This record gives sequence, structure tokens and C-alpha cells, in this order.
Amino acid sequence: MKAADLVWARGVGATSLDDIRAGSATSKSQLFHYFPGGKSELISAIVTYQGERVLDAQRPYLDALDTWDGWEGWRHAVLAHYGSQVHWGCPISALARELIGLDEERAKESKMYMDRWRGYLYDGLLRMREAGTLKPFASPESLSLSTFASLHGGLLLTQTMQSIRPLESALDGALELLHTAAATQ
Amino acid sequence: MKAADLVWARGVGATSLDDIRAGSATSKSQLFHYFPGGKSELISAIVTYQGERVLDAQRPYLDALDTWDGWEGWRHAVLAHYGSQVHWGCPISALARELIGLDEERAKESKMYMDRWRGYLYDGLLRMREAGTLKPFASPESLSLSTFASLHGGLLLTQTMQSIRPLESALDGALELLHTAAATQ
DNA sequence: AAACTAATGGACTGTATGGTCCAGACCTCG
DNA sequence: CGAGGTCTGGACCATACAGTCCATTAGTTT
Repeated sequence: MKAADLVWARGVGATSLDDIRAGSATSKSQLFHYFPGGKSELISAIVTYQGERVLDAQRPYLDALDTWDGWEGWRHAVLAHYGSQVHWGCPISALARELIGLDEERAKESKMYMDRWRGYLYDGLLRMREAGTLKPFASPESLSLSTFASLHGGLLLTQTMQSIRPLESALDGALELLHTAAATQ
Repeated sequence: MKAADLVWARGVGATSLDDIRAGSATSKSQLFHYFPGGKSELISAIVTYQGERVLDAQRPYLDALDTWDGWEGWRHAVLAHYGSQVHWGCPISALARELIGLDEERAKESKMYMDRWRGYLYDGLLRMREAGTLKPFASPESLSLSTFASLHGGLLLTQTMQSIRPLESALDGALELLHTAAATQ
């Protein structure tokens, strides 16, 4: 999906259908043949594509966030994935942000990916607490929010600073914070 | 600055000069009279306005981030400021993000505000380490990055979740993390 | 090969946008 | 009062965009 990368690099509003047509070596009629709903439907497909891609890159760790090894693996997968991309930042949060107040329907779709994503962190933390790995009064809700915030803040800074460093620091800090909620044994 | 809020709500690309004209009850010629450089110059003014506004909202704590009380006050000021705004999220990071690859010159301006902002955190942490409040091997660089990432991630989630909760959790987590770097006395 | 259908290119249209320009209102000063 | 200059409204222009349409090609069936 070359279109997805174009939109990632330049944003939804700044990417015209002509840009996409030129980048994909097809014609306008082709574009509307495959996406009868026009740009909105194209964006929808891009949201799905990027959402799945981002989640896939974190597998199988997303389902293993109930052990410290799982979290370590996840951290490594995230850094490897975003470090290997051509563009900085996270396409999903960028789409979610831009689509708010531009295309409410597509914004919902990208928000859904954000929710699913955080859901994996939440589920892992919940299982950790139930297993006694975390303190009984640790809040999976709060911890998942702060961890998810660190992740996306790190990704955002990645973009403004053009470096992977902030993401590393953010994830290191987030994991260290999780450890402070570990049950003392 | 009504224009600043319009751009905050809808983004640079999705806000036309006509929208701004309508919102400010003036005419096109007025707009170009005050901003001969056109939209780019208008955006530049908005960046400056929002940048100063955001930093002002955190004063006087920005210069007091070398004590735990200072950090508490800062956390409170940030929550109060963003909780009282009409729109969610942070205008500066939103501008910085959108302007990358749209107007390189203005992107630099907004990135500058991000850098200045983080600089305050860094300076405070550096003074804390020098004063022995932090462990000698604590890294102001890393800590400022992770704290700043938490802040901006929290603000981003504020926007996708339409709630102040993620920002609260993010800041709480960030401050708790700072405390783990405190010198044990 | 003829007849028919589906895919394809790209010219075309209506609209919105950033930006220009000029006619007239409104001051200022002699 | 009136000449000179400045400010202001909004009509206007060129361009870029999303989306439509039709003539032609390519493929399939008989």
C-alpha cells in the first residue's frame, strides 16, 4: 500500500487523490472502481491496513503481556518496528488525530484501533494482578493508560525530534514504572 | 485569537482563510493586510500565540522544577490548563506534527516550542541531580524525555478518548517514575 | 470471427481555496 | 471645505481538488 505511506508522510488532508494515483500508476477511474466511496473509503482502507500492520508488528507479545519477559519482548518489538519504518511517528494516532473533526466515521475506526491496542496492555496487566505478579491494589486501568501514553508520547517525540531516542526513554520509563507496581516477594 | 482555536479544532489544512475570515468578522483584504505572507504567516502567528499560551499556563512552575513541590505544582497547572480548554489535546504538538511536510519553516517554529518546553524539564532535573535530590547516576536527559513523552502521550489520549483521565494517569506515572530516581536518604 | 461484457484511461466538471485588486469609505491636514 | 492618502469590503482570478463520464481497449463466449 503505497497510498498508506503517502498519507502517513503527508497527512490525509495534504494528500490528494492525484498524488495517490500518480504514486500507484493507475487512473482515476480505477481508484473509484476499487473504492466507490471515494477518498473516505480509501482512508478507511488505509486505517484498517495501518491498524493491522501496527498490531501485527507487536505480535505475539500483545497476548503475552502478563509476564515481565512478555513486556520486554513487546518493548523490543515496538522499537524494532518503528525504528525500521521510513517515517517517524505512529500512523494510527496520527490518523485518529487528524480525522477528528474531518471525517467522524473514519475517526471512530482509528480510535477503535487505539482502544483495541490499549486493551491488550490492560488485559495483560489485569492477568498479572490476578496472578499475583502485581500488587493487589495496582490499577490495570491507570497503568495501561500511563504505559500507553508513554508509548504514544514517545512516538510523537520521535517525529518532532527525528530520532528513536525519545521512544526508547519513554518505553524504558514505562516498564520501570510497571516494575514499581510489582508485588514484593 | 479565534483563528487559533479554529485551527486547533480542525487542523491547519482543514481550516480555510474563509473560515477564519468568517470567524473574525473581517474581510480578506484585512487578513492580508495584517499577514502579508498569507496563510503561512498567519499560521506562524498562531504557533507563537499557542506556544506562549501553553508555556505561560505552566508558569511559574517551569522554573521551579527542581523541587518535588515544583513538580506537583506543575502537574496541577498542566491538568488545570488542559482541563479548562474547549478542545482536547495540545495545540503545539498538533501543529508540529501537521506542519512537518506541509510547511517546513513553520514546523521548525513549533518544534522550537517543543524543545524549549522540554528544556525546562531537563534544566529542573539537572539542578535536582546537582543538588543531590536525584541519584548521581540519574539521567536528566532520559528522565526529561520520558516525562515529556508521558505528558504528550497523555494529551494525545485526551483527544482520542475525550477525557482528562489519561493525562492524569500519565502525569501521575511520570512523577512516580521521577521519585524512583530520587536519592535515598 | 462476431457479439457482447468488463476493465481502463484520462478528459472533463463543479466547487472550494489561496491570493489579488480596485472602487469607494473614511480619515487627516491645509 | 477639499485634496491626498490610507483603510476596508468584497468581487474577482487562477489553481487544485474530488468526483463523473464516455470512448476505447481487452477479454470472453458462442
